Amino acid sequence: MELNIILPDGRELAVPEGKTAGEILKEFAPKYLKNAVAVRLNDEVLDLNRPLHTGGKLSVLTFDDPEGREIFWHSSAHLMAQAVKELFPDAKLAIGPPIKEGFYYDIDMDRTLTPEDLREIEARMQQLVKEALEIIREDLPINEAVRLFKEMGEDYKIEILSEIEDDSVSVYRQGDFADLCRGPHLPNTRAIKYPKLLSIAGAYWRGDEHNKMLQRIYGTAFPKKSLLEEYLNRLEEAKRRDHRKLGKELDLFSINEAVGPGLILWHPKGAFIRNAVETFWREAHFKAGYDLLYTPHIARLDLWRTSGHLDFYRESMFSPMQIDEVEYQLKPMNCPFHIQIYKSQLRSYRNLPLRWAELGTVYRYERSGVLHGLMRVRGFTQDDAHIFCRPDQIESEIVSVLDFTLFFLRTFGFEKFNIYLSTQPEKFVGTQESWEIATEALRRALEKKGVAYQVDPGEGVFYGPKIDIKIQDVLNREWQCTTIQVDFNLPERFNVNYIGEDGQSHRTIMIHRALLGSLERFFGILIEHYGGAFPMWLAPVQAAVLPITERHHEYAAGVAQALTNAGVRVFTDDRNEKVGYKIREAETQKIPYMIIIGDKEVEQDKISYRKRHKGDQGQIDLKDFIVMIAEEIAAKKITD
RNA sequence: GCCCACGUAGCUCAGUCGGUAGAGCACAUCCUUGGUAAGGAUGAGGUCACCGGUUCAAAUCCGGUCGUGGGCUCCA
Repeated sequence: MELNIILPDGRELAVPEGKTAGEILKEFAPKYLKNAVAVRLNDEVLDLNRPLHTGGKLSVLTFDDPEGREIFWHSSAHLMAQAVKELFPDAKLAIGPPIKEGFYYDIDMDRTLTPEDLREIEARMQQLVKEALEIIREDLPINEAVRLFKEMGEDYKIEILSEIEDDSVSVYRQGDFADLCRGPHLPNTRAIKYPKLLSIAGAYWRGDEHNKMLQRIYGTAFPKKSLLEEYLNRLEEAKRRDHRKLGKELDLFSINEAVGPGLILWHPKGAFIRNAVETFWREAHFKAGYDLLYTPHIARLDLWRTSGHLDFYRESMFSPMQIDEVEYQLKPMNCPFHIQIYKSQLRSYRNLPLRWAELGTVYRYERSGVLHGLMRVRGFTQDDAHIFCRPDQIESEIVSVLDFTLFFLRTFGFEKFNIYLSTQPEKFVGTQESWEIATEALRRALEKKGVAYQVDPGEGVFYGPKIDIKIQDVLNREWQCTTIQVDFNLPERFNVNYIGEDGQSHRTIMIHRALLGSLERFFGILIEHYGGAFPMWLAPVQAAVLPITERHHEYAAGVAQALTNAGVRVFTDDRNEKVGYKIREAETQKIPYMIIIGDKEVEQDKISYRKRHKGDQGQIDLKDFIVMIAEEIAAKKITD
């Protein structure tokens, strides 16, 4: 039988059934074969080595396609597994999927792997690449596959097989190695030119902490050296920007063992930045029709019983404390307090919406292993708000929250966002109808804003649907900041109502939202995003005045005073050091402007200034300089 | 919480085979008054995370605790 194939260049031809896509391309369109990792036949992604049994439109997938990369890394995972099995025949393989920037393989073996082992495995991989092993797919009846993996002692594969319901499965072989796999895969190991193993970590079998802990090897691989180098450079850059490192170097914050893990000490410069963020945040909220609240850090345990947190959030809360026979709880959330304020009087539909915001500090028990710098802590301040509104106001409220949060995030220099709409999960409270109304309102709000979003089906919280916004920083890493959640649970539990037009009591809709998320985490994100070089409006020190010798101290003091009077935050470095030394220090401290004062400046009554990262900018009148930077500050300009 | 690694001066890190600690930077004093990323000299700084064990002797070996890092799980 012949198959009708449309080649990537559009030509049509008939080929005998059973030819592989690789063979067809090699014969009729060899230039497409060069970087191909797999092909797409109509909508199906197939191995280049797989015999074709249907005709259709053939296109080529390369490393440049997301799907192509997945295949490439999946094959890389197999290659690593092969190397591991050759070096450690007793190792049992679990799973080895491709991930965002590479792959991992979970392995069960008695010996704990060392970094030296990694180097050896990597070297073995390079060897296998050179051997250019063909990767062959084989379809087996499931019982034969079970026999095969039993022979190989691959217990985990047998467990996986026991859950597969199809009659047959596919096995991929390269050399003496075989792995259970749906595929598709590269045609040959030689394509994996630049493999790189990165780290070893523990991981539970199937991600369940009741299961055995396996050893996970993370790695990546690229077809071109330049791509590997680029990737490694990006890792280096991420290390340079690490907020924990910069936090220390720039004296922004610390975490102290004597104080406790996950608890942040904001040093003067960090506190200054936080204050700048908070001031901006408060003013923006007033303008956007919010009122501000302050609420206590503890409350009677009963409040948390009513809210339900004691049931569904207990493992994240610190233990209660006993005060005068009554138990009190450190707050993990602000909502119950805001609800009590709402309930302090009867509310009319005319008063809604009420938008109440609080920079509320909450404490949550996080397992020790998950703490991470500013990103994951035990005490943090949410830029929280609760909007109490009528059902018909949900949509317009969400639209304004979306506008508001994008305004915030853009002000801080974030331009790329990934937006997710999470819908009803399996376990939920509230009525089906209210879920539909709320989810639709969120959806319409997103559509109205015209922003691209992704639906995460079933990923909503049990108490309502939500919109999450993740930002992408300069290194294209994703960070969760904004969350907007509709809540059917708390209004029910606390009996939160308003009196409608009809004189009847109606259930109030409650929307939780945090825009920056937590001030701690957002600070961490900012440090990494800016690499410690804060824009003028946030920089704790905006300009360093650097006199060259003692003769210039008096003039420098005048300059500093004039700047201070203009509201500029200045540091005068009148130490007994050479100007090069002072510049170096100001640069490493990432101070945006340096003002150098020497004989020339004193004589001509000017200043010389220097921009961080950019060097000498020449002479200028002090008043012109002040106008220039005042503009930069007022515009919250993001410079370098 | 679990797996693995780590914890030495304010910071970054050496410290061999067990014989009670060292560098650079920072800091202090002095010399130097120097024009765009480190001038020189001298000095002060350490219960080697903590607790216990082995040993004549522990930063070093063993056990435990605390903390940190990379992950797993979870999340602002």
